[in-house]
Amino acid sequence: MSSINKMKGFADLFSPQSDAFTYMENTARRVFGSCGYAELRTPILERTEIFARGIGDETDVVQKEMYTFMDKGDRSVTMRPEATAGVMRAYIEDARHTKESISKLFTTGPMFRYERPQKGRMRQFHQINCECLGPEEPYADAELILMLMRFLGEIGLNGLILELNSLGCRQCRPLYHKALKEFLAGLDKSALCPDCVRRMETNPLRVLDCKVPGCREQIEHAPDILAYNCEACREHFSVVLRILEKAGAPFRINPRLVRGLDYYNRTTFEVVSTDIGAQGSVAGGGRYDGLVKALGGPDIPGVGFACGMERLALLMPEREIARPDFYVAVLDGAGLDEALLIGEELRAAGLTGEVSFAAKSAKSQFRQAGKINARMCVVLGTDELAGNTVVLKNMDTGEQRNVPRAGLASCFS
RNA sequence: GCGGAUGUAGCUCAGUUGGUAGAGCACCUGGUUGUGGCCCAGGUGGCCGUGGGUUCAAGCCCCAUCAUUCGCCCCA
Repeated sequence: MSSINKMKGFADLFSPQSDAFTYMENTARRVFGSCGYAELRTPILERTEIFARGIGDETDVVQKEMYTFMDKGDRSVTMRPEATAGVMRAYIEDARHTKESISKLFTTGPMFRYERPQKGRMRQFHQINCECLGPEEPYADAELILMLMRFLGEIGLNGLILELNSLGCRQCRPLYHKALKEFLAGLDKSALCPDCVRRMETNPLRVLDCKVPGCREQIEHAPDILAYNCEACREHFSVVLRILEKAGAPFRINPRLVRGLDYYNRTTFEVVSTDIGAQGSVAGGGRYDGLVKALGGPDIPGVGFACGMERLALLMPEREIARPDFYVAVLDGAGLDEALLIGEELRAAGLTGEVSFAAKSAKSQFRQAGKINARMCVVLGTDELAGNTVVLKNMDTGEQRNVPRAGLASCFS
């Protein structure tokens, strides 16, 4: 009978890897909590429409990457490809804006996109998301970004680059769009890569992001999005930059930084690494002032970000695994019951460790104790059973002594 | 959806112009009748991804297929 294996782009995470994920989540809870963010858990399955409307009909994510299917009630449902749309839906449905003027929410969990997997990109991947709904002030943007950088620092990531841009608002963005399209129309198409020729129509902003040298040369003198920002947008962005500077957070402005989802406006940012291959973007976010309204809610502004846990895990330094305090070695089958009870007694005293389930040779028992890297080995053999004692061996020094069975836990200092 | 690479022991990989299937690590046992790591000896473990073809003979050559992986696109 052939065995069944996991689906392409899905992963089983065993101990060292799963520990890294837990550590990230715990750190996120603490760091974000310190800024007043509270956890929100939303469903993995949502009505398809929420994503079509939230992310943008034209985006690749919606057009070809979603896990969408009909459920038994003949409704089109979708496994969430990102978190923000669902969070917005919950925010609106619960009428949060009537309960608090500012909602600081974070969420974590699996997302699903049907793509070709590669390094740092899975079909089921995991994100940590933060959304700050309510404030339109640039201080919210700045606090959010500083909080993100602090979180990244606390999980051990330092050499990351923070890039910032400002995409403008409902008033000024269309002007830039028009200017860019006109500029692109004047270019020599034969000098651009085929992708860019296509993108000129589908998503002109993306042309700015192309890595092909020929294209870079061509777009070098493309209109600058920051120059097209209106007065209010400029003021907003300058406050964000000022705070980051004062806080000593290094960043660089990248006028070519474009985000893939339609809902962003004004401040956008991305945290990138050069160490994990092609998928270098580790976190990204920005302001999305029109999104809540577009999803049928009140006109409430917001800022947020998402970071990809698989990509963070690739960069995280290895952490030491907690070392067990003891291993109970059983040399005589008559001691198996007693060994298990000793284990329970030590654990009740706050220690950690394991107990052998079968009597084996001393050699193999000590080998096992060494293998799990136990601090102490408790030896239970024929002599000890008769004398109501155990041998306690320090696995680092090799020193060992006979101690009474009663009150064993007190021998661990 | 498009390209490139790789599939041989649990893991990492050798495998010569086509001629009996290999190493290291890991695991188990013994050297030490009750003492781990280092050392030594031995052992378990393979339909060489799968199916077809060429050949006296295929891990190796040819075709197909599946899987994995790195890129493109896109995104966290």
